[in-house]
Amino acid sequence: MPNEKKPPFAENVTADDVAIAAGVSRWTVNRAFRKDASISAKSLQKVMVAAERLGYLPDLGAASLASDRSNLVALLIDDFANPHKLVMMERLTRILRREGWDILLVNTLNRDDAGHALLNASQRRVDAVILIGIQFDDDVLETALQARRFRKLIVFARSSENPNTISIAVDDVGAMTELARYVHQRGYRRPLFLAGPQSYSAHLLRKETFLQYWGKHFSFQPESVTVPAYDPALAGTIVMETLSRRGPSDLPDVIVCENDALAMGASDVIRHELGLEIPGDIAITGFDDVPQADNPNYRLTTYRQPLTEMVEYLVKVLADPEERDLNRLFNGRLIPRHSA
Amino acid sequence: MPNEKKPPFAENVTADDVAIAAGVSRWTVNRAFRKDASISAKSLQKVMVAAERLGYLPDLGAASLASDRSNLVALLIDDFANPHKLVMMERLTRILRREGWDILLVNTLNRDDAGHALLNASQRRVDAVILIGIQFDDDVLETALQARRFRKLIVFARSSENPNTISIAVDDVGAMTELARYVHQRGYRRPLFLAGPQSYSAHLLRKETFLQYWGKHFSFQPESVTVPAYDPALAGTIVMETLSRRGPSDLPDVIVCENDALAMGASDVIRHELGLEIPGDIAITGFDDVPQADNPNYRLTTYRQPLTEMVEYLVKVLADPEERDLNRLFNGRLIPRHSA
DNA sequence: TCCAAATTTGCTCGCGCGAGCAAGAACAAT
DNA sequence: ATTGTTCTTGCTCGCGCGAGCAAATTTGGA
Repeated sequence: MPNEKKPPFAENVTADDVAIAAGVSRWTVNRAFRKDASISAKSLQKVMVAAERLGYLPDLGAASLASDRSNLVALLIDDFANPHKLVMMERLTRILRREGWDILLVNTLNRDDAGHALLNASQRRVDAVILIGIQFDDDVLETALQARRFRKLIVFARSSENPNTISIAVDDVGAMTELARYVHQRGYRRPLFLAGPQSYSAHLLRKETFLQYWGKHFSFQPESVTVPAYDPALAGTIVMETLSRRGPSDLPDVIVCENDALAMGASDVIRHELGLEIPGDIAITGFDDVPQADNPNYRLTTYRQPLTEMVEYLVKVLADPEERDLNRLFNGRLIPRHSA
Repeated sequence: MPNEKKPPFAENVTADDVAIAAGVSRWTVNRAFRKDASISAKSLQKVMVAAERLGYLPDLGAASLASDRSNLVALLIDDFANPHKLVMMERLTRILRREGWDILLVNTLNRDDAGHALLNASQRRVDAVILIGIQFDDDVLETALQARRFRKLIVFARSSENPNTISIAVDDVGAMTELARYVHQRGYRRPLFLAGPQSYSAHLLRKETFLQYWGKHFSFQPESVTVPAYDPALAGTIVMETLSRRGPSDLPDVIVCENDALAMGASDVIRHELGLEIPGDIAITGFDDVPQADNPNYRLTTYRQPLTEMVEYLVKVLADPEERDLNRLFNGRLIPRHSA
């Protein structure tokens, strides 16, 4: 072959090649790369030397075909406008990789797409599916659970009442009670609640908790407004509409927001479009403690979810072979800042 | 079995099951799910009905083992503090999925980890690796290209001079020349350049371009300061240090930033810590046009990369079987706003 | 030194699918 | 009806590895 080109990519080195080079059988080679396997120190050494020299690494795809465990999880995410997603992804990808899990990232475009996204993921023999977002109706979940090829369906950072689902979330009732009490004790008396989109399968109890708290202490329920996405810009628009409608004589003294994305949007229009002061004219609280919450433009009083702890627990759930109740709620921490 | 439990998950329906149900052979079933395959309308119909009833979907893992094409790409990302990453990920995941590509998301922790991350990805038989970030030295790339099991190594949103790499990026020279000319024509004369971390394999020519433009028109090179990560908070700290060092009599009249993440950090400290006005006292320009750039706190003059167009091109690159020069530069658009 | 127990190694078989070919069916033209 | 052509179907073999068992080897105690 006079016209031979450098191959487009190195042809696969397989365990067989290493076996020949190391003078052992193929199975010994593969065993050398499995931590549970029984192998003598001498063989291990021989295999590793040969593998290093040939540039061999086990093919995880083939392994998962043979063993029906893939060490792959699908991460289904929607709602990329919410900056908290970036934080969650960073934490999840970092910790899961450290623990040996690979991640298949699926962007769930919208509610109608959720079912397809789920099926899509199951075609890759994932061990588990992690849902981060809002677009999972109960019927989508049920369909997925019927046809699924994965063992665990984990709803992350939301609580879910679907019995076939494992939910890992912050205790919204406790957290929002703490926030409500804080708002109450700081003397605010005319709150407005800014809520995000609701889903039928995964719940955020923040709104209900806040309204009930207020109802109990003041025998009236504050107005609550819904934003159809966790998008700061959209939240801003809706807050403007609401406040304009109510007029300057009927402004709230605090806007309690379901999360920081909404709170930042509200804050922007209050300061820049209405020219009001935070917290002097209207105070604001958020939820999540995204990095921007500490930004001098916001100084947002918010509630920090123990994300690392939650992801560490997620790792345990993934590894857990048993069939038992793995749902769990976590407690976070109120972060008082300047905004309320 | 009196004590039978509901199975933890549905046992796999394979093409064989569907074949029996549909009265055809297994290969016909699999052919029904491949768009290129030759199959009669009648068989297709029979297979699809049976598949639907049994809930069958082809196993892509097994398919990639047999065909050595996986329709899987690895996305290696570092630098989760930069909000532009979220935008890129949204665009990439949405468009790639639409085109039938699945994504393996790998968080490249740091420069030392980059090689491991790359090897990690190749164990999953990915068709291509997409690099979004900064932590890829030439030697890491070379190692990866040696041992790789993937066909294409794509550097996205950076240009690279490594000949074995395909880079899809914005034309930094053109873009920054446009920005420099804008700054020049608006009358700014004492610029400071705020640069991000440099990498040895993937280049951002923004700093060089700006400094050269200024050198050519004013025969002096403005100071430039480096921030070791695209982190707004870190950028703020460094800008504070720099401006304090230079003192109030020697402030720049414009800070030209390598991207919006740096620009936002600079903006925050200038307004909130130094109490100066933007653009009155110091103007600011960014790059990327992240969603927050349009936020009333920033109103950042910046440069918008044609992300969608770039990702559409990336899809073409992935599908391209030929060995040819696929590198490409794109032109974006200057977005003038209030900050400069 | 010898034998039983413990450890390590090799092997058969199969995971679910695709490449590529051979056999079969359908169709048109003579 | 016959032949050649095209389309469709079935099949052999193998992708790289793991489960689980059998054979080989090592270990330790009497």
